[in-house]
Amino acid sequence: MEYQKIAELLFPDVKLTCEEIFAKYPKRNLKEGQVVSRFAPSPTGFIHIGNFFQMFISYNLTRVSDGVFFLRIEDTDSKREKEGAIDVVFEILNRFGIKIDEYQTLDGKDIGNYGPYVQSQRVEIYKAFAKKLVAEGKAFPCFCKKTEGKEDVLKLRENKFQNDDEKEYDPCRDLSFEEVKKHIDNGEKFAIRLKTKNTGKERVKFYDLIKGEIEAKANAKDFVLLKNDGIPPYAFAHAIDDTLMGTTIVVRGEDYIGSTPMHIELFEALGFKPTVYCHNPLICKLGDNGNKRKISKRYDPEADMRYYFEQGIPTTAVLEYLLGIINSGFEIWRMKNPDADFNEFKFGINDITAVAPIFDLVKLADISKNVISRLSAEELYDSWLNWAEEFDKSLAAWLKENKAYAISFLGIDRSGAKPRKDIANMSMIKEYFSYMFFRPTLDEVAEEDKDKFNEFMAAYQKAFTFPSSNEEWFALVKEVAGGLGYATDNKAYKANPEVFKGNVAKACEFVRVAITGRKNSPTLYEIIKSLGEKETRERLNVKK
RNA sequence: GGUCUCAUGGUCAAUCGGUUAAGACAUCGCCCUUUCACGGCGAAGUGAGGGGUUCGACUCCCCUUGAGACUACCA
Repeated sequence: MEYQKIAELLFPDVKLTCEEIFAKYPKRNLKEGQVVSRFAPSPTGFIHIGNFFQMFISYNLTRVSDGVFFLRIEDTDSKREKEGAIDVVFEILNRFGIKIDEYQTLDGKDIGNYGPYVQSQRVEIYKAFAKKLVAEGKAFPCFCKKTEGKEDVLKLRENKFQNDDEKEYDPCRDLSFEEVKKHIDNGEKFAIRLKTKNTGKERVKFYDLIKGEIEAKANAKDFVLLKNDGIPPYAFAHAIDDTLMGTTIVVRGEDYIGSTPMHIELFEALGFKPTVYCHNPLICKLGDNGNKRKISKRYDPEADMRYYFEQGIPTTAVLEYLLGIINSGFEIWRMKNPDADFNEFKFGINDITAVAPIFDLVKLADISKNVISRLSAEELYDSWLNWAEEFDKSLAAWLKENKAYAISFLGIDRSGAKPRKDIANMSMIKEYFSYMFFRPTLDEVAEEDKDKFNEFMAAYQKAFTFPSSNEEWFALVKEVAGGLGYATDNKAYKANPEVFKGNVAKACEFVRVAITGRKNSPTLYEIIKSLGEKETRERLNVKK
């Protein structure tokens, strides 16, 4: 009775009952095995790769089970919130081609029957459940000033079950109606705390999709259900929303394992059925000391999902890399199905890796190279231009003016069954093909080769006629080289290298450096063709 | 400190008690193309340590060690 009165005193305006709320959220009609899961980001203005990883696991779980994937915005912490942050969430999801079944649109319309899908619009619901818990004596108002930094109060709370003979209780845990009323009449703000029924000795068990059954110490903290601004922190919102919205598997980072016992007790207090969790491993980096550490926004640019846009790494490459981490069977599947869409890959929901992986940018680059190698010259041009329009305006302008030329060099060694694989992202192309824009320098010619280089280039330039085939081009290099004492027979060269100035490979290297400034480049004949006769002749006319 | 999680080569990993311990990336070598690549072939490299259980353990149990995470009116 007393509790009932306190609840009424605390929440005079809350008329909505929990029964009424439940009536609005009917149970989902699911077929056997169908998963309902969600992405629940906080609108902080960026998406961390760890969140994205978690989202992608959720997404795949629902995808392979033909389930429901929804987006819930967790904007309960106004301090961390950033203007326009929700747009960022949608932008990233869209760019990666992640399809959401239920969400709230930017102009506030809920798609789906379990909304609102934005937590700040659900406070009436949270308050109704908080009121119910207070009325049942399972929660209580706390009038302490925020406990951040208040170590004495925190200590007291920690010790509340040890020192009960001293009555060193939590100062607010057992307030009478009159005492509460006094505080309220004083105009004091209050938080709502759970009145834990545990004493610190109990154990709980819960099921985790990745780790199996986990047993841990039960919660014994009177944690906060409603902050003194009336808004719930994560735990309370999670319990209510995921129950109401019919989430069947809660995917979240393994940093939440420690707080799961809190959530278990909360579900119990609320009379909810516990959910299945899937605590995914945290993505790590190798620290300077050689140890793993959580990948962090502060030190690792690749922790922010926008990094991949800035670098121009294909989104499918990122997704495929992540999918390979989630389930290593994907890599094998990919080799067997090189051209299939990754969405066709199916895996069991119990096959998710349990180990925190070190994020491997080199491997990502390899996947990315494969993805890009499958593009036609026109497709590559389009993605490059697309990227440039966002991150390199002057390049974009140049690309539009020189479309045919750009496509001509982007297409080098691209067609055929074995395309080269050396472009890992859009941001590197300009540098990679810098010789298509500018005359190269001759830095790559070694000092000791200087005279040979000059001698060969002089002769070659004089003999040069613009070739009409790769064979013709090569024949001339060979002829000139042979005339100067280079080996035209590789076997002869290998047998007695000291007899010759070098082999034809060396001669090719000279031409390559003269034309491109590098020892590595795509097929020279194709480059010459793109460059045109005039430019080619001028580049051949060099001296180191 | 307490609680929890994890532990196969440099990295990602397969094996769900029976074995020459897959494969991918990276590294190195060879072959192909008398060029660069691509591709093909090959090499090197792993079960943290110690106890059990078992005919037999990388696989199950325990201890140690190491690493990570959590321990807020943040998520």
